Amino acid sequence: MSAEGDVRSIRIRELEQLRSLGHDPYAFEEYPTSHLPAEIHERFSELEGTVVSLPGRITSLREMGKASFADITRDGARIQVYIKKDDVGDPAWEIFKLVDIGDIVGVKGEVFKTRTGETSIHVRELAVLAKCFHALPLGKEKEGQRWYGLADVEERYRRRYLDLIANPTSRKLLIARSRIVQETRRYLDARGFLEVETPVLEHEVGGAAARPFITFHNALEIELKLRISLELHLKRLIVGGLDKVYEIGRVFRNEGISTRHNPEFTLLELYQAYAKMEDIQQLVEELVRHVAVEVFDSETITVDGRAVDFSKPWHRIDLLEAIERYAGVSPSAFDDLESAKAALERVGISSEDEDSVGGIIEKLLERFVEPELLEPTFVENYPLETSPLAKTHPANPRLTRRFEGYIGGREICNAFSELNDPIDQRTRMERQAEMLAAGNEEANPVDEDFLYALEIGMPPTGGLGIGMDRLAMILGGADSIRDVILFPTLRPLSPEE
RNA sequence: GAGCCGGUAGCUCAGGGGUAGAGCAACGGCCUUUUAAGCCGUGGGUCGUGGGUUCGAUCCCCACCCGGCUCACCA
Repeated sequence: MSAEGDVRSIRIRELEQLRSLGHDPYAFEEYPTSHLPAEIHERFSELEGTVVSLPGRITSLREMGKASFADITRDGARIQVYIKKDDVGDPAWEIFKLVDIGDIVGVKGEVFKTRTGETSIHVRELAVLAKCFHALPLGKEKEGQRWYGLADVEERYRRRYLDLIANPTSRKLLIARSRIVQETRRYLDARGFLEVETPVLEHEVGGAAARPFITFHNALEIELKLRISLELHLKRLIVGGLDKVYEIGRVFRNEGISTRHNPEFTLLELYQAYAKMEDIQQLVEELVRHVAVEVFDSETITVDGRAVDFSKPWHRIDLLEAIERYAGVSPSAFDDLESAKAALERVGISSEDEDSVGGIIEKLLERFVEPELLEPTFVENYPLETSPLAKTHPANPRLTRRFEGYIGGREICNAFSELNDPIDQRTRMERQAEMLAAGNEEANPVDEDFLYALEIGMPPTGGLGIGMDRLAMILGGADSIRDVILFPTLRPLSPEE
């Protein structure tokens, strides 16, 4: 018999013993919480001697014959409880003897300090509300140092509940992610943006370069695809007169998995009619500052060990100038494909698979510029070829009024003045469709209805996309996107596991 | 998809051609203010899976599975 199977059968036996004592844990539907552990610690002087009621999980047990200390963890904080046979009486003591680490219990008793000075609850009443059938991977902790815990990353992602119980840092990070999304909403709502929901299941995808997931609707007998962006639906709403809209929604891209990519992730897109690129830049600066202050209580956040002050405006740099500065390739190299490929080879990158100047520019950006952009920076004026939905730059028809924002060398947003010329848009979509036909699975087909919407007339509009997972990674200090996603995509275990 | 690294007790890890160890957790005993509680004792492992080499494999070889990192991919 394995040790773990042993624990489980022992715990189930204890459950039966509890029931035979007339105490059925699963019969409880509630247990009052008068004060949370954090509150008891904070307000000890005022609560000393008063009776509190607290349910929570047992995370440590120190038994000493006819008395015991245990820790109850609740809401991310722990408090010690002291239980003594003479104080609770024999029946309750019998129940307590069947309590294990991991069980959910409820206690009532008065607040006091032990002689070693630890704020505790002197238990007078005890109830078991749920048994834990397994040994929990709880770490031991002293003076902020941890000895053990759940370190296996695979187990942490597959069994997030154990990770949340065992690792306070995981709990804090995932709560921070939730708060970042919440404060993003609050900021946008306060500025008059309307939150909307648009379809996840689409006939054709668009708005980004990515391969979609494909599924099937039985009743309609049609293939449907999971959206890869929110863009084309939201811009239809701008056409319809909803001047400030946003959606925070899940999008799905059928591509590789890495520390920065999960097949499904949360994207914020917003569109503001009668606003231009610079207005959106200002919005990003204010939004990130708002989130930093509200979630982390500070305008300054440490990103990769470096203090970043979000009260200051972000740096602005022209994309081609940035490439000249960091890669040493002058803008004239991008006059035609041949010289662009030659320039790429010159800096030591194969140009074999490159078929557009825009693609080469973005490759150089990624390789040489992005890692340098530690301070919050907007890179401006992206190539038209790789920006099929952005307005053409008035000074250079090969560029667009598009920018991306970087912090700590990582891209966090993509934004532009939206292309609202239906004829130009049709040309660009047709070019995409040709690429799709030629075998580029990340290109999009022509969206006739979207073009019709533009023909109705879309006001000049500024748009923005922020990967919320990436934002949470950067602000929360996570190395992997999986750390800010509750249940990241993993391969399934074999059936017997 | 490629390369590298990893998978040993419930957890965290060590070990290494003669079929395995520690701490925590668990179980039994002692202990009525402990806190990495302590003391005494006990149990627990198809060493990721399947083949191969060998008298003998957890260890060496091959394949596969799962994960991590890097790269590719990701306008």
